[in-house]
Amino acid sequence: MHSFTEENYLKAIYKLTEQVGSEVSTNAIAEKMSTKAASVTDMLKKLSDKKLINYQKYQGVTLTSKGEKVALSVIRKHRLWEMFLLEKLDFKWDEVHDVAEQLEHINSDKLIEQIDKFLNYPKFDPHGDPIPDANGKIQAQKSKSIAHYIKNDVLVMTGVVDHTTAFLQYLDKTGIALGDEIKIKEVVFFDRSLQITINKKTTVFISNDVAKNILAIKK
Amino acid sequence: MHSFTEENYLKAIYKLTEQVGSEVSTNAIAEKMSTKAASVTDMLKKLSDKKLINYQKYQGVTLTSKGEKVALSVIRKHRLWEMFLLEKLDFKWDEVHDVAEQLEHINSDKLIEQIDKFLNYPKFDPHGDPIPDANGKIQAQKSKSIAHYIKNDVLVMTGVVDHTTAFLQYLDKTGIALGDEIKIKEVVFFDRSLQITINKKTTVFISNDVAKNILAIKK
DNA sequence: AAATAAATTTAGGCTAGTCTAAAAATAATT
DNA sequence: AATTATTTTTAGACTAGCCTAAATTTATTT
Ligand SMILES: [Mn+2]
Ligand SMILES: [Mn+2]
Ligand SMILES: [Mn+2]
Ligand SMILES: [Mn+2]
Repeated sequence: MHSFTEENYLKAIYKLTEQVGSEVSTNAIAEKMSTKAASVTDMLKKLSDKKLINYQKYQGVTLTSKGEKVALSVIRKHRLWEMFLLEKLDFKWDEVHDVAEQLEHINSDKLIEQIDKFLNYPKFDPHGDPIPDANGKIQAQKSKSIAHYIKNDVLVMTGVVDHTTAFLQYLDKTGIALGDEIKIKEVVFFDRSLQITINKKTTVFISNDVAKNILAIKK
Repeated sequence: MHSFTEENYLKAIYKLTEQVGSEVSTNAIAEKMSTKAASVTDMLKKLSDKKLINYQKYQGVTLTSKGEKVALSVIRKHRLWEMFLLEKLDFKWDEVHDVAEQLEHINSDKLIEQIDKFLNYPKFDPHGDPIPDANGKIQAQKSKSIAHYIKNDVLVMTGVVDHTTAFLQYLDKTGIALGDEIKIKEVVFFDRSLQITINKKTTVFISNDVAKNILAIKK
């Protein structure tokens, strides 16, 4: 089918497109893939030949529907495997990503459908990201970062923007987890830092930088 | 760590050594890996440089203890994944191998230890092959093919020699499964074909070719 | 012991994916 | 509009793993 490398490029392009909303640049892909722009150009040619991306020299790229289908399948596998590791094998939410990066490339329709069934068809992964269904359909996400809300808003924590181990462990230590109720007690005018109450119990301070990386919806 | 390809070569060398009991030849490896002798020679040089095999031109190869450790780790992962697919995801014993060929290369100590625990530390895989423990230790196997037994022997089916889908499906159709009691009712002198009774119920005929591929021990 | 056959290695070449350095195109400034 | 800076592509080279064809070594026959 497609090589691991091709799959990773397609996934990177998909995610960058999600972020910027339009064509993604060679440099952005290079950054995301931790590689050099020259290597990206080589790969773009190949993916273009295979009709997986729309590519014209110097003009950036978008995924074709064929390429998007591949990307969504890889993302589906990644998120289902993360859920499996968390739910069935006692991994923590900061441990699942690296292993899922490997498992997402395993090629077996039956395997992934059975994992989905085994987990009882979860809609979101351990970080609150939606899991595409077998047709690539994704549940729409209306969460916003808690930096967008105001004093006295009562929210439900639904996800994170930053997926690094460091950030996830910081949230663990601070006692913020997916599904928690978060009430905005105070917004400090000076630096936009927040005082929030978690599950009506503990109250903590978080910086605006942290707030921007926590997603929530109004309760 | 080691590439998928290196791991597959080491596994092949391990299994061939098991079969022949001494140095394995370039051609034997080429056959097993479905590749050409010249490619094998290239790889043998690389594995030798990495101290994973003992290799001298024209003299065949054996694994070093370092190489054997890698091979056993891959085999452990392969067999645990097969067991996982069978036990948790409703795969049949003739469906597990191909997916396990991919999963055996996933690199995560925690993952494989958790899978082992999740399965309650199985000692044998779906085909009756022993699963090495985390230190590479393997349960000794004293089974012999049922072609070695004689009239009126009462046996327990413990494994297969041939692991192909075709053979496994033939056993399914014939009603022979791991753990079944097999009684040798008759050995046909002319062609060494057998009449056997399965679980004291059904009686079937099998050729000597088939018999050689079914492993069993005396009850 | 020579001759022949079989197994193995070497030589040279190919693709996928990567890199650095240089050239070309596009974007931003003056 | 011209210059400068940035981005992107090309050119050429490298490694891993594979191939075919030819050379070499080892094994088997005569
Ligand atoms: Mn992830
Ligand atoms: Mn990946
Ligand atoms: Mn197998
Ligand atoms: Mn393998």
